[in-house]
Amino acid sequence: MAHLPTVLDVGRIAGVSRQTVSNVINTPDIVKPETRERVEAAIAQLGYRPHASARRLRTQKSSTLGIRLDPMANGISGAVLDRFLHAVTEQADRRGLRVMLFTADSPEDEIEQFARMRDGADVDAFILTSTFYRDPRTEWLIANGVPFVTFGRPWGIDDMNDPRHLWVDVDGWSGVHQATEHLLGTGIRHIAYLGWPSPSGTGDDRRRGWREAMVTRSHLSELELDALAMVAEDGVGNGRAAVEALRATGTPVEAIVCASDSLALGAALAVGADIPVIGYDNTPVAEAVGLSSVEQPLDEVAAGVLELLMGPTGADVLDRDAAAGVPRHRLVTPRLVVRERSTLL
Amino acid sequence: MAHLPTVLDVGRIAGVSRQTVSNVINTPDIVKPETRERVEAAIAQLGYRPHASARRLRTQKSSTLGIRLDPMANGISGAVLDRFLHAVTEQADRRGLRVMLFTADSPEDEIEQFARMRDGADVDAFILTSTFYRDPRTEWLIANGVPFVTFGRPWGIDDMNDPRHLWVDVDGWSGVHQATEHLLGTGIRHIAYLGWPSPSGTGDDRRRGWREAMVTRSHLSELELDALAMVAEDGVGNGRAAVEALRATGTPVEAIVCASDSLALGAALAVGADIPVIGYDNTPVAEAVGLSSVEQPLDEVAAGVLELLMGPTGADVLDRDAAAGVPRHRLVTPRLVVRERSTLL
DNA sequence: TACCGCGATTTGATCGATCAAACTACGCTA
DNA sequence: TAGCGTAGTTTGATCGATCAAATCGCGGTA
Repeated sequence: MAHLPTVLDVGRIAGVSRQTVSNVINTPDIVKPETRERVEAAIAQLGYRPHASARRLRTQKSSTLGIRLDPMANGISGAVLDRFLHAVTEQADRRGLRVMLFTADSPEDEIEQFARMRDGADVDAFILTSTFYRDPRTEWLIANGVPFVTFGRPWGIDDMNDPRHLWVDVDGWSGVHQATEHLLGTGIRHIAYLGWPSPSGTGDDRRRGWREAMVTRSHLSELELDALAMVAEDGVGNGRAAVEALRATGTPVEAIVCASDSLALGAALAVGADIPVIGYDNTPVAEAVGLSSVEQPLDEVAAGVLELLMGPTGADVLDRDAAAGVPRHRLVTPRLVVRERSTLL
Repeated sequence: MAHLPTVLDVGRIAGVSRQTVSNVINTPDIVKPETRERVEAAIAQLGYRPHASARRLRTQKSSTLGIRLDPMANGISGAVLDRFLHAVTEQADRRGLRVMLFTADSPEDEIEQFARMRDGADVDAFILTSTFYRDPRTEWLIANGVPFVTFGRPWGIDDMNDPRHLWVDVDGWSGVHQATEHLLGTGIRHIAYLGWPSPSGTGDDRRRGWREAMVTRSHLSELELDALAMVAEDGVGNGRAAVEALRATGTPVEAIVCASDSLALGAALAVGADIPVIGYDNTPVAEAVGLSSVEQPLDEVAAGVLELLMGPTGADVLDRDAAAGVPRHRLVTPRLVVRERSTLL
């Protein structure tokens, strides 16, 4: 195979040295315009492209982000992470970054992978798609000075504002609040909520969105609200069972807001087409069966992740010092997608 | 930041030269056992890991596979590609390979990306998740000697057995055949098929699976079979409409086999719980609503992809010559997952 | 004793780029 | 005219590993 052109080849053709070629690519301003044009022509003529590994070796940057591909991303809501992955890859492409995947069996294994990829100069930064209180992974990353951003707030007390922990999240409170408000706006008052058991950072946040909307506008008593608050582990079957159990008590239910599309589908199956049900995540399932749902703006999340990592326009991962002026986290607002369910389910 | 250990550091501690350290890592057999142990101890002590970019620069291999993340992977069946991605990443990890993502707007753009990543020595090989007749991408890859494997057969006449085009695919014929056989086994004879419009390599293949099973065992006439063969673009609504149209004609229908879970969900919504419906892809939706479906063994597909690319156990992408004895393609058999739908839908 | 052969290890060169320092040419000033 | 600053460019060194060739050590043979 004829060897690919290098800076030297380009320089030879343009009649300049290798470094000048390098300058044309990396710091065009310091090159005299007419020289630059000659070099650019040579680059085009040869179809030259910088050798990524060589550059990485020299600069000690990889222009690559690492994301763990969650093994349990199955289930009805797994698609959210996949859509996020799409969004991140597109945004990263736009900035000249690559996305590299890896898998891990456990948090410890994942840390092992962090170490491996960091040491191999394989990646500049990591994106984590979920974290939990006292997550050993974020602690390790912080301790070892490896840049990272999480999609999802760290729900621990102190963590949330730790300036070393960058995060982007979707405002679940707002999403569920919007959904509830939307239903309240149709004149309905007995709106039930079907969510996950406590404690769950995300789950509790969403539940509060419903509760606070209801307290403000439903004019129901605390007791009545408690009765309308259902709890179930995620899953279609669980959701259906919970709703059937609630209805068996005779509590009036005019609509149901859910913490996920899985639960919402279960709820919809339990109540039929008469009672509005709103899910969360706007998964393909919701679309398929015509279920209203809260859509997470994953493009925005992805853009936010990269912005926290590299600044508004940068093409390099900021180190901690350079990141002084940049905000440490971002909360994006989801959007309610209203659908007519009657035609399908 | 204290610099990471290099082969030189390891050698210094073990009292050997850098090359011996390299040998311990790459060709342990040629190193005297006691020396090897000393070096290994030093490696462990320092927590040394080879610098990936340096190695890549020298060896001109990246140990990385490129996969395009399909932008239109939405919809109910998009999950299949995502599960495939999981499987590939896991299998690749097992062989010490990484998976790198990229996006592209068009086949031309994708070729541009191929060129960029190949020239940058970013990836050793590509995995394509779908191809079509006279696909410019595979033609480019072949012409430029870039290794690749496709998930999905090239349906063109000559392409299928082109030894330069490696592929792995799932035997859709068999999947639908199994589904039809299963229904026939329950004593039912009027089994309809709901599939995509022709021509479609994959779609026509699946349709044949149904037809041939029916011809063999249903004892229905060609005319009756034609009447039971429905055509619809993919989508829940389309599926539902097609089934409703068929039933409106009065044609007796005792069961429906479908080319996708989307169509199957539409069919199920049209016929209710009385008539068995079998989908394809075994997506989360099928599981959620309790729909039988044909499951693609994506782990097997992923394993096959890597095997074609690197041989049964290799850790390096085979070049064309080294791949002499290795088979050029593999067809894996899907599996029917039978579910009781009545409880949910 | 001198030399060969061979396993084990070391040294020199290299992959392709970028950093840092040195050099050139040229205009300006004293 | 010598000296100086500066924009533009070149040369030398380096990143961390591996390849290729040279060297070392040592038992065996004539």
